[in-house]
Amino acid sequence: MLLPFGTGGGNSAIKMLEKITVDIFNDSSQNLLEKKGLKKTKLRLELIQHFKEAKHAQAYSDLKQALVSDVDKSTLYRNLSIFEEVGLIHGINDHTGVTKYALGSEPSSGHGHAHFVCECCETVYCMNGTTELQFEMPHGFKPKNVQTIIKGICANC
Amino acid sequence: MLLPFGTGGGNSAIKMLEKITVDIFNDSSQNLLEKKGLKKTKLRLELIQHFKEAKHAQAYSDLKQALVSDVDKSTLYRNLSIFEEVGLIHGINDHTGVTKYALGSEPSSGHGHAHFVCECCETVYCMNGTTELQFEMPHGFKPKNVQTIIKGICANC
DNA sequence: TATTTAAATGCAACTCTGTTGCATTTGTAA
DNA sequence: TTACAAATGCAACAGAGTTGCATTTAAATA
Repeated sequence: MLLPFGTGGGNSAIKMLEKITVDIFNDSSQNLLEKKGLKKTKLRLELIQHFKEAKHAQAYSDLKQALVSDVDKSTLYRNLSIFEEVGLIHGINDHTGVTKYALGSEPSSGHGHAHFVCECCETVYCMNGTTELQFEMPHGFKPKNVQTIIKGICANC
Repeated sequence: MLLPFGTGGGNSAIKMLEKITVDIFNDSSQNLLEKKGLKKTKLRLELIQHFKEAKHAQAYSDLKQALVSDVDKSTLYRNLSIFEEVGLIHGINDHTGVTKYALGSEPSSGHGHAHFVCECCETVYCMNGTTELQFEMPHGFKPKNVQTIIKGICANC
């Protein structure tokens, strides 16, 4: 499963710099933080590196376990929020109720990309296909973004 | 927004009776419980009635607040699990991290129905259109069920 | 109708996710 | 080197959801 293509574009008021387009999958971690106007701390560099190497979406618990830096819970959560706002990562919600994150920003209109959730090992993978609405919305409902969750059995199970 | 059409079919080992097909939207609450082999307690009857009247998906907190019966947390959660296993309701996970439930069972193959999540009021609505995969799965991945989450602004916001 | 029993409920204690306020530390620009 | 905003750590917290166990209740049986 290939990872999604990402384009910048958060929606908060952190910095104007965040609008700058980056190539999340090719730029260096240093560059990404710089372009987004975020300070290059040890944790953040390690976090981005980890996301780049991750084969599937990461929950807080996965990150806490994988990171060398002994980071505080609040700091890690805060960085996940910031990274998401800034478009470096995107969150995915499966049936387990815990949010998992993967590299790349969420596309923001019409169609979105899909995630595969393994029913067996609960791993979440990003798919590189996109999905589009195949039916009409009821009156008054304005869709902005479509996310598809495919449940099934993954290649490792 | 119309509610989804439901067909029975849980996947646990609670009772063989659960395989019996019911018409969730027309059968009486009494009948539904009976056909599923569940005892007709005051709480369950009220719960089903509430789901029938609900205009959108219900989280634990919504139910706790809406129900006349002063039910314990564990009892309510246990009933939600049972109802879901038995195919009376299905859970939906949006970005808020709390599971919301709506009447009807989740379809179990190929395509699934869609949910609309309002970015403003966080209400979840069931849509009656279905979605299908528009791309090929990577080798080794076996899809069983597709759920679509549409984020946007609802008719009330 | 009274008896019996498995299913359902209530209670208490707990785990885990995620958040917030505030003091301290650190990256970076001047 | 200094200074300041940003980032971190700490502590305390709220809420979702779970589990074991004692008690109660629905409903089948006598």
